[in-house]
Amino acid sequence: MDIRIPRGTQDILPDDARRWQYIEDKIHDICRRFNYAEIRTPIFEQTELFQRGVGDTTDIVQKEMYTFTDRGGRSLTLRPEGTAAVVRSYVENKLYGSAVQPQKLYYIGPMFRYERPQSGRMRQFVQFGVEAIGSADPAIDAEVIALAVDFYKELGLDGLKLVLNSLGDSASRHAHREALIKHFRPQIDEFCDDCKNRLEANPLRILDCKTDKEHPLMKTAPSILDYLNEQSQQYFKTVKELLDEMGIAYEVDPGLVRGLDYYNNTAFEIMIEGKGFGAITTLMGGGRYNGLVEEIGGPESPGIGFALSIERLLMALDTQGVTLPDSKGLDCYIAAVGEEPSKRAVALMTELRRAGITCDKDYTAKKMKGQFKAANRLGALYTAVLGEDELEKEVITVKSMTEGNQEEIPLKDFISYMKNKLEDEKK
RNA sequence: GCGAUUGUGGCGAAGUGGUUAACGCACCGGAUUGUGGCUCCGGCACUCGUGGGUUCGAUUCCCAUCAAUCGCCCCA
Repeated sequence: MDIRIPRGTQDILPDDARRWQYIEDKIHDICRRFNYAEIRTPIFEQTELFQRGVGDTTDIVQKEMYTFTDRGGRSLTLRPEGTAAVVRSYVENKLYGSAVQPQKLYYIGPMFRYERPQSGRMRQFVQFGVEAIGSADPAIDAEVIALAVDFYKELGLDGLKLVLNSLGDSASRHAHREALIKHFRPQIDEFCDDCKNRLEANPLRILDCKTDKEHPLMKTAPSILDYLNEQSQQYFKTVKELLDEMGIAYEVDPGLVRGLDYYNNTAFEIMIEGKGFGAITTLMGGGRYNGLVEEIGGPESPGIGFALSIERLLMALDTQGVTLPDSKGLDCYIAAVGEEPSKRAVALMTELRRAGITCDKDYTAKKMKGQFKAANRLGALYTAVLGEDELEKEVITVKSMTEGNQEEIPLKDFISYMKNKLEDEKK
C-alpha cells in the first residue's frame, strides 16, 4: 500500500479509542460539576484570527500554521489552539451580553500545528481546554487551575507539579523585557547561539536555557516579580492565597513564560517529571488573557483558560502505570452451526439486544470449536449453542465461560433466562 | 528548518556477499467427526522500505530516495 497516514497524525484503533472515550467522559463529567458548558467551534478559521489572537511574532503563527486558500480566495487556517476561536465566538455571538458572566466554557477537539513530530508532539492532536471569560476575579483563576488539577488527580495521576507565575500587565512585562535585554546584552557573546537569538526575540527564554544555566548573569537576572506593579502583585498574592485555601500545592517559577502573546498576569503549567517521557514535560498550560477579547473586536472582557493535550495525558498515564477501567466484552456469544440455526440466531440476537444485552455471533462459517475460541477471545460471559439438535427440541444450550458448566433452556425462556443470569452476575 | 538512529511475515525479533531467510507471539488446521482457555503435531515471507550502483552473485557493500522514531528550536 502506498497511501499512508499523513505525517504527525495517528489512527486511534478500537483498543485505544475506548481509553479516549473514558477520558472524554471524565472531561464532560468534571466540567459539569464545575459548571462549565461545552462550546464547539469550527476546525478552521480565518487566518487573521490567529495572527491577531495568538500573536504575529509567535512560533505558532510564524512557522507552525496549516494555512490554505479556499476556492473563494480566502485565507483559512486549521486551528493551532482553541482560545482564539472561543474568544471569536464569544464576541461574534455577543455572549458578553449574556446575563451570565463570566461565561464558563470548555472544548475538546483536534488542533493542528505544522511541526516535526516527536514524542508527545503531533501535527494533529486533541486538546481539552477551559475558558472563563468576563471576570477578573482571582477566584476564577484559582477555579480554572483547580479544575485541571482535579482532573488529573481523578484519573489517577500523581506527582504532577503545578508551576505558577505572574507575567504582570503589559506595562510590567515591557519594563521587565527591557531590563532583561539591558542585563544580558553586554555579555551576550558568552552565551550560546540560541540565546543570542532569544535576546531580541524573547529574552525571558534565556532564563531557562540548558547550556548556559551556569553563567553568572543567570543568577543576577532581573525577575518579573520585581517588575509587577502594585495591582498585579496584589492579584498574584490573592490567587496564591486561594490555592492555599483549596489545598493545592504549587511552585512559583519566575522563569515560567508562556508561548502565546495574549497572556498576562497569572500564568501556569502542570509538568511531569521525565523518565520515559522524553523532552516533553508540560502536560497543561494556561493563563490569563485580559485584552484578548478587545483585540478580537469585542468589549473589554477579561479571560482566563488552560489547554491540555489528551495525547500527553495518555502518555503520562502510561509512564505512571495507571490503567483505566475498560469495558469491553460480551454478555453472550451465540454459537450457531448450520444454515437454519444461524437464521434463528440472528432473530435471537435482535431480541437480546433489544433487552439491553450485548451479544454477537460468527459470520465466517466457523465450526463449533472455532466459534468457542472466538467467544473466548471476545470475552463472552456466556456462550449459547444453537445447533440442529437444539432446534429440534426447541431449546438452547447456555454455557458459562467462567464456570464451564452448561444447561439446556427452552428457547422461549432464553431471553429472560439471560437477563436473570446477567443480573446475578452483577451482584 | 537542522541533527541522530532505524526500516526483514499481522506483531516482536535473529541473520549471512553465494544455493531451502532462524526463533517467539498471533493466526489457521488436526489430535478432540457439536464446545474455549492447557498440551502436542502440522501450516503460515517467489522475499528482506523503494530506486539505482558495485559484483559472477546482494536481504547482506555503496549512493540516492521515502518513511518511522528520537532530539534541537518551540510547545499541548
